[in-house]
Amino acid sequence: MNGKAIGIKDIARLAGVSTATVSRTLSQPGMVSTSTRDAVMQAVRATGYRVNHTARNLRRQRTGSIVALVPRLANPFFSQILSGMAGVFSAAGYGLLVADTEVAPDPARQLSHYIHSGIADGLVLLDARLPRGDLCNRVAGPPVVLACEWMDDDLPSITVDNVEGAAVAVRHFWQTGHRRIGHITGPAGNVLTESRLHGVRATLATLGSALRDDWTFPGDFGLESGARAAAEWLALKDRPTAVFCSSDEMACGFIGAVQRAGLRVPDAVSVIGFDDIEVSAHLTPGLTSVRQPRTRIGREAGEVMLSMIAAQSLTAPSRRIPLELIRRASVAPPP
Amino acid sequence: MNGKAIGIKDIARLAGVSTATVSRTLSQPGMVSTSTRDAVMQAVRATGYRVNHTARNLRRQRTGSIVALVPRLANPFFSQILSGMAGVFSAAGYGLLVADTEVAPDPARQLSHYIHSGIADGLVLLDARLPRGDLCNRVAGPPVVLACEWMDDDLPSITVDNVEGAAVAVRHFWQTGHRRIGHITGPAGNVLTESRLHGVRATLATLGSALRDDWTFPGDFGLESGARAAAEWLALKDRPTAVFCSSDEMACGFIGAVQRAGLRVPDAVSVIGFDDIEVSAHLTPGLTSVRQPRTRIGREAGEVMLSMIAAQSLTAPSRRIPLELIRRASVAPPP
DNA sequence: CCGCATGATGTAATCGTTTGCAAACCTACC
DNA sequence: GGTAGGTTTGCAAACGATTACATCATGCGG
Repeated sequence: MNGKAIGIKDIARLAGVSTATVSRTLSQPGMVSTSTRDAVMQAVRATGYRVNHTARNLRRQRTGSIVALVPRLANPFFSQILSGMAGVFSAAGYGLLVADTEVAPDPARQLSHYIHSGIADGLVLLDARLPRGDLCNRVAGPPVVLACEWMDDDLPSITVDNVEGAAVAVRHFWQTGHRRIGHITGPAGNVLTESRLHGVRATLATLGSALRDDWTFPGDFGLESGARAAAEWLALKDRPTAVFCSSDEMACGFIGAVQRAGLRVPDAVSVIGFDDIEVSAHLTPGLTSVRQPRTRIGREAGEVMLSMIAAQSLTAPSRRIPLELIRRASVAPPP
Repeated sequence: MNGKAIGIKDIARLAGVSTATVSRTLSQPGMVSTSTRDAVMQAVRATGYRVNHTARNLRRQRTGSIVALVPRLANPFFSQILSGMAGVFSAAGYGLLVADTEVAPDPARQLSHYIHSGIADGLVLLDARLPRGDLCNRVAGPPVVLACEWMDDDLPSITVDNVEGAAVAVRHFWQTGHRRIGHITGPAGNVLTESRLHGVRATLATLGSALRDDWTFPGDFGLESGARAAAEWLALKDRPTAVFCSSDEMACGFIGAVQRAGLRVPDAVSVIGFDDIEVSAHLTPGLTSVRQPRTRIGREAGEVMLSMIAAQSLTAPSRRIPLELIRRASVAPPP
């Protein structure tokens, strides 16, 4: 590192071999004889040589990194998924590039950009709202994997059974005695929103009930929207006694606003969230929630991605990760 | 994208110019005449050509990405800083690589690896606990910037005045009437822990008081450690009436555990946190907290990094970001 | 002792750009 | 018309690795 960066040539000269041999020693050690290998490794250690990844990647026609497109990096829900992926990728020699689709100047073009720019060897989408135009029926370009969300196309995805998650929540309310059940949805058009909403409706139907429109509050997965839903709920003459929230953040915002209005959870209203983010266990009351194993989702998404890259395939089987209802104190029998 | 990737050569042939001219048209448009520029751009549009970043980076002797080393990616505190940085970087044509120092197999070697491997053009550390051996007195390698934390060395850092932050919290307690003030610390050895602890001690001293040892609870910035501190607090015969927590997560864990034990905040104990993470406003009660502007910290860290890269310098002036006390309902006069 | 398979190494082309240098061109002024 | 000065352009050499192909021993069966 003193004057000039040392390269494979310097090692070759030092070890008295050709650059080809040095390269082989480094990438396919089995191909060179023990003696030369030792000589090369000796020279490598002596000089502190490091391969130039850019050059290697250029020659190998790859980039060495995988990009994750996250709807909102600031959302704690995603960071743990990223964490799981980062571990898998770095072990395989790939770096994880993150990009926030929310802060991007032109989100609509962002996906297309990453697909075509050749900046990454793979693309993990945590946001299915992106325009899918470029994704269907591709024959070239980097593989794409979806985590949590999914698209109608045949893109591989790592998801939980969101319909079942909603069903579990609703049944838990029902078994606890609730018959008046409301729902705070995610953003309109989102697949998670739709399937959870559908889960609620279908489950209530099996139970001989139905989801009332005035008990369906629109949200966007964020804290504030939960608080807004609480305002709506408070304004109702005829309130549901239980509210299933499509995200823990919204549940948190909902509970906070309800309690700030002087009512208690679960006395006045029972609440179930979705995700089981870390803070949920520490809220007052502790939040009952449908847990998504986030680290695992990230890890499996990473694995699927690596397998696709290895197989040079644009498709792979999707995976479904099991859910679990975590019971805490935010659910109690209705008054 | 059909048969073979198109390169600068194809554009050159199509536009009837040399590859040099194509390259110049793309990177220094002012250098070529309007007519040839048009011809080249025409060919570019016609073919859908995209530059190969790997090749460009190789030639330009850079990597095009900057890595952020995060102590715990899953911590919501960091994700917003990353978000701020990612914005600045992507605007400047750099990608943000993230690495979790907690899940890494050998965190001690990780920093050294990123410094020497030449994988990134710059390094942002959100974790000053890393071994600093390689960082001092360097004459080569990528620039390093610290965000939030800092080291004794002359590395540039973007920080808040943690001593003052603690002072503000303590004075707020004092003005509200509290004379019995406790503190939950961060992990031992951490610079934030130390300076906030020092801020508490120094401020109490100016007020003619002192921080009692049995009112100083060890934490690690995490939720669970706040809950553990609450257990200690509950077990005390002689309790402080106010507790300043070195992170919002700990405050959240503390409040949750206290309330789960049947006591109310702020009736039984007033609490102030540090960071003002998003959820703090929605807790019951709303958490009074010393706000760190996280997006701004990330943004400024990014700017400093870019300026160092541009100037090819390993040093830059540090920056200090102002704090703000956000008053909510977790502080009330003592019983 | 010859021929051939096997294994280890070297030579040189290649990956797709950028850029120093020199040539070509143009303008304008004497 | 010649020349100086300024733009535009092209040629070809990097950048630092990988790898197809050629080469050269070596060993072994016949």
